[in-house]
Amino acid sequence: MTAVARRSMNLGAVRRHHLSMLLESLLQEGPASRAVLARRIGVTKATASALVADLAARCLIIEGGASSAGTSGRPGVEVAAAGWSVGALGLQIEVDRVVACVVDLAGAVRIEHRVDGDNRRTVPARVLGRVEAVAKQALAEAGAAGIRCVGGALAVPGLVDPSTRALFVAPNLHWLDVDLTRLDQALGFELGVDNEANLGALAELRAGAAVGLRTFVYVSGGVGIGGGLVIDGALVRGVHGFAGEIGHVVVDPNGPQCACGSRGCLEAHAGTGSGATPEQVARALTVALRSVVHLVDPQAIILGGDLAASAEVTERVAEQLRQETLGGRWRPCEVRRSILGTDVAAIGAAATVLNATLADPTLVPLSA
Amino acid sequence: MTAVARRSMNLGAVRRHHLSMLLESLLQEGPASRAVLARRIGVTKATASALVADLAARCLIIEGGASSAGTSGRPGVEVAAAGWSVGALGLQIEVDRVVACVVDLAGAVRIEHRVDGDNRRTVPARVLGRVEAVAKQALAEAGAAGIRCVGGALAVPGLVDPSTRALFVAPNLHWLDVDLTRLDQALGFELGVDNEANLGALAELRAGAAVGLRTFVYVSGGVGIGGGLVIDGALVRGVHGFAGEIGHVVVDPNGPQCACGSRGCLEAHAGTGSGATPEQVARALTVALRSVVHLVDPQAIILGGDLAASAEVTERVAEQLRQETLGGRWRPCEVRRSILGTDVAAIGAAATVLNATLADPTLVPLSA
DNA sequence: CCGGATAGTTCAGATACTATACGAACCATG
DNA sequence: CATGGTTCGTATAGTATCTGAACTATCCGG
Repeated sequence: MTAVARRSMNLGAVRRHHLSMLLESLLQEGPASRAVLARRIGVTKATASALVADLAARCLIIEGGASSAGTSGRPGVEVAAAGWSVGALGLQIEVDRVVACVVDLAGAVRIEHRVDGDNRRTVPARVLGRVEAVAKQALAEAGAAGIRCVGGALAVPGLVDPSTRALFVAPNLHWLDVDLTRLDQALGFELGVDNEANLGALAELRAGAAVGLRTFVYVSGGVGIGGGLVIDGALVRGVHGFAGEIGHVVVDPNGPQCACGSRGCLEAHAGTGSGATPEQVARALTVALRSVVHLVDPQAIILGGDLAASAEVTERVAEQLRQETLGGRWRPCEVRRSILGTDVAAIGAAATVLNATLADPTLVPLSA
Repeated sequence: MTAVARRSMNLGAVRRHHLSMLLESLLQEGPASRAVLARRIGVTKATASALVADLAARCLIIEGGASSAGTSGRPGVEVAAAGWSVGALGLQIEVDRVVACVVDLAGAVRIEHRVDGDNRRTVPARVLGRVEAVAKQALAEAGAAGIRCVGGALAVPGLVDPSTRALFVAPNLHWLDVDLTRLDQALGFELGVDNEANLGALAELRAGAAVGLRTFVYVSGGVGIGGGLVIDGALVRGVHGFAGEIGHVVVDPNGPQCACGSRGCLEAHAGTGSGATPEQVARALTVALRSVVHLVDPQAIILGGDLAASAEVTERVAEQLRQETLGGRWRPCEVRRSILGTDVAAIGAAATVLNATLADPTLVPLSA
């Protein structure tokens, strides 16, 4: 997903980079003619034409009718990203349900399905069967709606190795050592696997309140408080994959003992089970976010999960941060509420696929 | 007719990337033959040969004698990075002195000069004159020692725009709106300019305790407490350039009022003027670093400035972090003491030049 | 209807890579 | 000492991509 920068480049890498830039430009700055695109990404018209032809052969862009009338000279032919007709499948296994969604290139959640049912102590094979069923249904509906799915990924509530796609342990599901590659065959493509914790941030980046931002912090409130850190468009996973644990930022060094071995973690003061009032939650959040803001100086903070429910908390936190941070009065850090629902992890899983596609459009086969 | 191709030659980007990888490989993994280098960076032998020739023409590497005897087959010719014969100039203006140093490609500080003298309320032209003098002396000595300086940079204690190299304000110097480009002419190259706050982290990355690390946090103790965040080899500057302000991470929400508008910042509990005992300093540091570690999950924490003086503080913090963080008992975050002296910012300034050179070796001209 | 302007295509030239072949240098073995 | 095996480095051919300039296509205004 996050491009490994220290790797050998062949000549195709230049092509991939240009294709990526062109596609992102179309998505973020809107449709344009080949000549305009050439100026946007800094290549010649000849190159831009070749790139457009390449992306068109992968069905990632579509050629519109003539346009840009009014100005003198030959009008250009607008090309647009196929934001509506290309998408990715996102899956999510939770304790009491299974979710499938399809997110398109433009970041719209087009299809969303939930199947309730207790997944705890259920044999993995049975649950994976449910996942397969709901995934197939979503794919079928996507096909019917004219969305071509270029891949998919699965979010699991446990410790996984995304490269081998092996699940080591999922405490809440009571699962141990499950091989998740078997879903590939049923779906027809290689299903990515990732931990659900950080996926919320990616979901916000691609389809939520953080679209267009480069650096932001995502905080998801629930029984525990999790989060994700996106710096310069890339998710920070940390050396052991533990980054973004905002729930364990210190709020009060004399606070209650936490399972992490520390005292006064944010989770204990603002988690759903803490019984705190909105004022107290806002206060605790502010104290924790003060540290975060001074550390990474983000463009915005996105509040998700239960924290997104209350406009009051958001307002209070924003105001308090304005008062209590160094650059706060001059250039305050924005505080936004997530607009995504409860299926963030599934959407985030789809976002990993979309990110990969945007970073390297050649992953999409040259189809008819 | 200095006709430098201003056009974005994107094929050259591949070349630059390969040159960069090869040079970094030589520095980090040691000298090697062309064939070994080809395998290391993932290109063919022919390409590796061409890359070696290119770097040699820039005097960035030197060809050693034959070697790798013992094994069967024709022995390769070792090439090594010219770690000791190429360097960069680092300059620093402080309140009561001016510093110049030369750091070589291998990360060794080869030359270091300080000129004491009160720079407050002195007209900038006078101070810049001192800087010029000490810089020229350092460059002359570097030349005498056989070090070719490929560039230089200046660290200033104020708000600057590195792109225009204009100093807006330096509160402690009582400077306002100073143009720093005038030093170029005297030195013979374009002198980079940067704020001193984050440069310590870059110094540690290139020449200090963080050599070889990809993700770490640098904490510098003094009257105030500053720091820097390096994630995946890149310094995180933040949206407004305020990232890394570890001194304002919250230690006690009921602590003393801070100038930043908040309460209980680390700076107030562990700063040099706080009068805290080593135990108290370690305790405050631990509480602050708990938040940091849970947020970015770094490989190591580097304590610099006054904090590097005490082995006791380092030990305590390391032990407490082991106990009080999520992954601490399993994979503890290392705590190291800086091995650089008081001229960190100057060394960091030189490091910016070395980083740029390593990232794009074509910046170094093809010399005889 | 024609000139000016802009869009898109075509073609030659440059560059940097890969793949393969080949000579050079060294070791082991008969 | 001669021969074969192994590895190094270079040379050559082929491929992919970008650039630059020339060319065609299309629209606008007079």
